[in-house]
Amino acid sequence: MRPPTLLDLAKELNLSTSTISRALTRPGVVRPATRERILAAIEKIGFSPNGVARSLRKRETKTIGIIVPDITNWFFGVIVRAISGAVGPHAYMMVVFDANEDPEAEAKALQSLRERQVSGIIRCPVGGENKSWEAAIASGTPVIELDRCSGLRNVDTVLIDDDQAGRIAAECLIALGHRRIGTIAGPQHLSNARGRLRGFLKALSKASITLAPELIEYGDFRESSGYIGAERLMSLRARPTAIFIANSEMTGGAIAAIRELKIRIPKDLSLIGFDDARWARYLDPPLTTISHPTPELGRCAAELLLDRLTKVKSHRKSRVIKFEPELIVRGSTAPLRITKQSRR
Amino acid sequence: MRPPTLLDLAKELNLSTSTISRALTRPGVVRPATRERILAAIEKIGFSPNGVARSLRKRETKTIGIIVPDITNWFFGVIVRAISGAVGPHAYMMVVFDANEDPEAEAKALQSLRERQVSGIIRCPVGGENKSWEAAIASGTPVIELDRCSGLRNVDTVLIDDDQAGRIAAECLIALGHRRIGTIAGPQHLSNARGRLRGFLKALSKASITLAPELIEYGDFRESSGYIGAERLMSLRARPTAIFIANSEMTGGAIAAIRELKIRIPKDLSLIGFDDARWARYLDPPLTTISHPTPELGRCAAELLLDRLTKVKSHRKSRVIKFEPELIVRGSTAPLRITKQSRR
DNA sequence: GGCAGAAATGCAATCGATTGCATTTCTGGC
DNA sequence: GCCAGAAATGCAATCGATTGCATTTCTGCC
Repeated sequence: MRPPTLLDLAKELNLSTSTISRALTRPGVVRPATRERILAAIEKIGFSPNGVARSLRKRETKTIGIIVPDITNWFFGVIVRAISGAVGPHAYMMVVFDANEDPEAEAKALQSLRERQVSGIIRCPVGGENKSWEAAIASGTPVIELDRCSGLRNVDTVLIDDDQAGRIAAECLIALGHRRIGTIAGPQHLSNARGRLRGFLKALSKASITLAPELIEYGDFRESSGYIGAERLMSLRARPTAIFIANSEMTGGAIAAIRELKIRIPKDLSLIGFDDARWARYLDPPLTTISHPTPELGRCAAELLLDRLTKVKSHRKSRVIKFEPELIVRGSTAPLRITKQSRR
Repeated sequence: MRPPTLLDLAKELNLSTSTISRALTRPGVVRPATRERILAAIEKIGFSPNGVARSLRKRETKTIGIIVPDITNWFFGVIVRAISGAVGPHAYMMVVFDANEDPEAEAKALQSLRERQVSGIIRCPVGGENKSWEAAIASGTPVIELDRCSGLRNVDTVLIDDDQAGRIAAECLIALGHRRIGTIAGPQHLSNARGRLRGFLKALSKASITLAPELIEYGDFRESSGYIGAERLMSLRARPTAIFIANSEMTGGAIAAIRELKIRIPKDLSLIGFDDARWARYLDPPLTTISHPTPELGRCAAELLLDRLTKVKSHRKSRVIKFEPELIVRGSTAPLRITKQSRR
């Protein structure tokens, strides 16, 4: 019942645990014949080393923690997969926490991760205080931030250029002739949501368009808030002719609301979504959307972490890597037709 | 730099490590005054117990492993989230592996999980041999299978009634008058794919409909295979008037293909999808689809596992729990119109 | 104040692999 | 066959928390 240990093996073979251990970890250093014998016995007995004991002794768990706000969101699914793919070959295993966009849950996750002595953490911050993160970093656990940044010092960060994303969305709509433009922004305590809105507004104001406050809806990055936001925007007396939505979940919700209201895209309303989730192309018309190399983001974060993990504790300066978003123009955007604009 | 240990604390407080350990794990057993003192010191020093050492001593990692075929698939995202939510309160942490529908990757994942001494495993099998799984179970690691079953003995299993799912899909299409019905089935080495096809075919044959072999496309549960499958079906000389697709990823691919071919749903083709992913309602027309209580599946698996983990090693008989699927009729299915049927 | 019994604390072994150092076994050259 | 040096192996401490058992410190009661 209890799995065999090195000691069991040692007795069986009349060897010391040291030799067996070395045979497994530094093959060159034991005599080939001995090694053969050991391997055979392992095969026969079905021994597999106890990683917990190893971790304790080596002070290194070969485990990385990942905290995402919502694993059912396609974006984070892709991120997790990319990270998994990048660290797997280096024999790291991945502990995943779904913080559910809740700072308290994130704090608990951090605590668990620290107790479990993970080698490093990749985090998509959901907010909350920085104190315990500072402690974690101070105690030597490298932390990478992804998609959002919390203002923490000494973390590498992988971001999308959110200002840029907001800007190109706005510019596209402006170029199509839209003037009454709305947006469903994300929660403003998150850096990415702020950036997307900032870039968006800046581009509008550059085109001398000022947004009435009611044309900005603030969601929470969840589907339902997109639904509600769209409902609100669409029930405005001066309804926007185009909207930009700051993430894919809210985009989905908005689309559901818009269909229920029998508003036609892009005839009655142009729409730019975010993240280019797989389903963006399934829609009819397919969705015009801000896109970014999602798997690259994950891989990049993983590589930054691995770098910190494998390099000698060089107190490297922390890095920020920004990926450029791009606009994929599909069918949900169209030029404004004057007749429409004045219809109601 | 090195985080403080029990011993550090003990010296600081002039106590033994035992007392501190007990203060933390069995509060009742140390004098309240002592406890206060300890707690204060912990607060001050910033001590947090080393979970690795604890796991080694207690032979219990409080960690469960989860292997899914594709974490970017909405279905598995929901599953992971549900499991996470269910085990979190019991202080279990979750290690996630994405097997990428690859048996070899799954085998490697199992090996890692065993080395790390996880307390239990929830697995959505992707195929491959059962030997090492038997070994894991024999050595006392409880295993739960989810969504698919591998034929392994002594595992609890949580499934959808796939035969039923296939049946109701078929019945719906038959009731709408369709006779030339196609399907994009999943890979037949997976139990769920087999069940869905089996139920589907059975219902058809009950209605005296026999499927020409070319009306059955076999995909691999990935989007691209849905795309290809749909292309093939739609290029048949005797094109089906309705199709049933056995998972959500392939459904997405099929929809993309169908749109590109300018075939209109449901006018030219009725379509029943699977899994009721979030985006099924975003489509136009919204997707008619087989639905099941996805988060329940995950929660149920988690509970079965927790049960095995917490109950005294009762050699309980293994259980199989089947959830009933249901058909959500939305806009992608319509009655067959005779004129259509004979159009080409 | 003394004593029995309970409550609190301490001691030391333990979990299983790793590793610095000591010891044994090989190897080749004479 | 012997010896120096290299190669292989063994010994024992270590990682940090837990826990059975031993010891000390409290209680309450006479």
